Amino acid sequence: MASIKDVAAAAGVSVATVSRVLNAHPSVSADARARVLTAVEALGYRPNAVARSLRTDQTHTLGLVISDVLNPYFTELARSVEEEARALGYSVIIGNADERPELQDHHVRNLLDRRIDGLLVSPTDGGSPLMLDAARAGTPMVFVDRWIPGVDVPVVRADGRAAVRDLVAHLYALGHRRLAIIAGPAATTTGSERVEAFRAALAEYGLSLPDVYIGQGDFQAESGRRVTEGFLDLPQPPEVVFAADNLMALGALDAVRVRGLRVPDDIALAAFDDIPWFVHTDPPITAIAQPTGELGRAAVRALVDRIEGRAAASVALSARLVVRRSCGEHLPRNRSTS
Amino acid sequence: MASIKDVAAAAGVSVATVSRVLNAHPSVSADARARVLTAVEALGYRPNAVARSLRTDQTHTLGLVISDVLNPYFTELARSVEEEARALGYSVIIGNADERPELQDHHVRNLLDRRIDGLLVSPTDGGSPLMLDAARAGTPMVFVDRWIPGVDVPVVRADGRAAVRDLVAHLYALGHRRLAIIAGPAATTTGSERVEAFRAALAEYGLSLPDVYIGQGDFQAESGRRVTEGFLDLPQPPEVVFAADNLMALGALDAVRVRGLRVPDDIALAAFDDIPWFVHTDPPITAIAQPTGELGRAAVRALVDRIEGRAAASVALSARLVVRRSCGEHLPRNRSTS
DNA sequence: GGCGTGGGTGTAATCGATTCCACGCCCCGT
DNA sequence: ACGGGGCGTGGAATCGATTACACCCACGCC
Repeated sequence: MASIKDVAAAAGVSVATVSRVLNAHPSVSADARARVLTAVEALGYRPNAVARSLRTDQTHTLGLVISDVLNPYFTELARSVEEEARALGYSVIIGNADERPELQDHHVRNLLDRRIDGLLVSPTDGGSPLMLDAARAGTPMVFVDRWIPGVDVPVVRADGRAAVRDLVAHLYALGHRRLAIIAGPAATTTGSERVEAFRAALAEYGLSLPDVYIGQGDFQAESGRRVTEGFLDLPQPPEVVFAADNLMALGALDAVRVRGLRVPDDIALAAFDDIPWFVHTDPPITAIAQPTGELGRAAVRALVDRIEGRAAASVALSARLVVRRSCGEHLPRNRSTS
Repeated sequence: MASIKDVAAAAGVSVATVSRVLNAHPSVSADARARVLTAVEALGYRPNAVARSLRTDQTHTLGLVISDVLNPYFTELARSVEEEARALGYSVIIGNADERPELQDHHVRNLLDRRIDGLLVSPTDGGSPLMLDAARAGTPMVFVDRWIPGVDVPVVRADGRAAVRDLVAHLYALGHRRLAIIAGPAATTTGSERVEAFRAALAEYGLSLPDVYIGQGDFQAESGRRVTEGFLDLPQPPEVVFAADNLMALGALDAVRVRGLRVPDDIALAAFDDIPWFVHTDPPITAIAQPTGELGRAAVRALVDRIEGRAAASVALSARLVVRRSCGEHLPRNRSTS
């Protein structure tokens, strides 16, 4: 593969001049520029990004470590992150932590070794020493969706409290009184916050959230199934199951179906995180939709701000309730389509 | 960030010795090794992968350019690719082409500039000059799922012909005679091959595939919707719609539902590419399942073989039919669950 | 006419690693 | 006792870029 030296030789100039042409430095004669450009063309020369990065100490690359690529929410997040990054002249390397802290660490370490310019993380746990060190060492970093309390890193997330309140209002209006939740891991902020938001909303309606109605999930489908089976085995099963993410909702739907029960007639179901598939499930699932694309874009903008020396602020966008048919219907034609 | 020089200084040895310790070179005294290791520990030193890559001309990184990350099939493929690559000591950088040739080129160029060790591609089109040049220039490359004819690059793919034949047998047994297909872009191999396999299977049953029953889609949901509407508007609509990928099947399902029709009673639906969500749709969708994970792993192994100087062969695994309820039922309890 | 100015250019240092080569030393065989 | 063969080590070249610095030359001004 041709290097800058080959181009210099072919153009009859020094490597410095070639570099200047390539980097649009003003002090180059029209003649030299033309000769360099034809040499570049003739040799099919492309600058070696590795060498450039070593010299400039910039990779123009962002690292994105997400909890689970197979979760459509994170897939969409990853996509919007890459889009915005590309628009700003950065590439993205994605690391999939699979909800496993040690895998998360593996990716963080790998990305750091590659000297990425900044790191976008949706932490799987309460924060490994590695990540805390990186943050403290000044690696530009932004948390997205989930975050680690007590670390001085901007957070870009959706605030679901209002939407959860709307959901509880909806459920209450449908006559439901015994509401249960499948929670995410307590080590994640989204795991604990959603339970708290749910509890607070229930309180507004004079309802409580007994411990037996809080199932411990791990954001994966299998745990949704397991927890739901537990709920169904209770002497007094809940009337509604609210899953703290879309995969657990899917597991719940499975568990209900395996028992030969029907949603929403026998038990209602709602989920946090709306995904395109929820329109097509049987029945379509009522969900709380995050502005996922906007979240990803805002996170990239915040990170690039930090990288390029500007101040970066935390962002909280709001989620909204999308009513479908999985909790029952009060009005004949009530369902939303989005 | 500490460099190898800092470690050398702290350990009281030369950089050469530090490098030898780090690379497990035998000729290092136990004493020197110990001093280096404590210095590494004390400084929290991590080798700079950029510098290392420049020197060794290896990045231990694979590029993966896929057609559409939002398609669960490719998401799963990407995941399995990353897993296998990690097991073999490589990282993966994913580029999402979004079915757009120019975006595909952008990613290929970017990956090449980063001097990735090898490239895994599921081409969006018939092959840009850029990609052909790269292949000709000797960049280790493997095609996965889709490929470009006439290029000397190993292909790892699923052969769906037998499964398509099984599908047609299933449909025929259910009494369906007018079968239509939503094809993918003709520029992709999967786009044209699936139509041909379908046509051949129909022929075995004495059925033909008239042009009006071949809709031109682009592997995205919206095109599935559009084509299906066209089918439904025909004087004699088909009894079955076979979508060449899962997203177009989803669009088709939508189109049917919008008309107030029901699957499978009014029209049957089947899809190429099985995904977890098909179990949960209304009705569960009969699909042809590719061994996606195995495909991704085999592709990585083939690519790494090429990179490390071994011979790499093409691989064709076989897809299989998964019968659910979207085409109707002959036996009371016929549906598979997987 | 001399000198300052600034544009165009090349030389060389530099980034952080790897690795070839040479050197010193110890040990062993003869 | 001396030569040879490792072994352990450091010096320095190298990968492919960027960029500070010096230099040359033409031009303009006084």
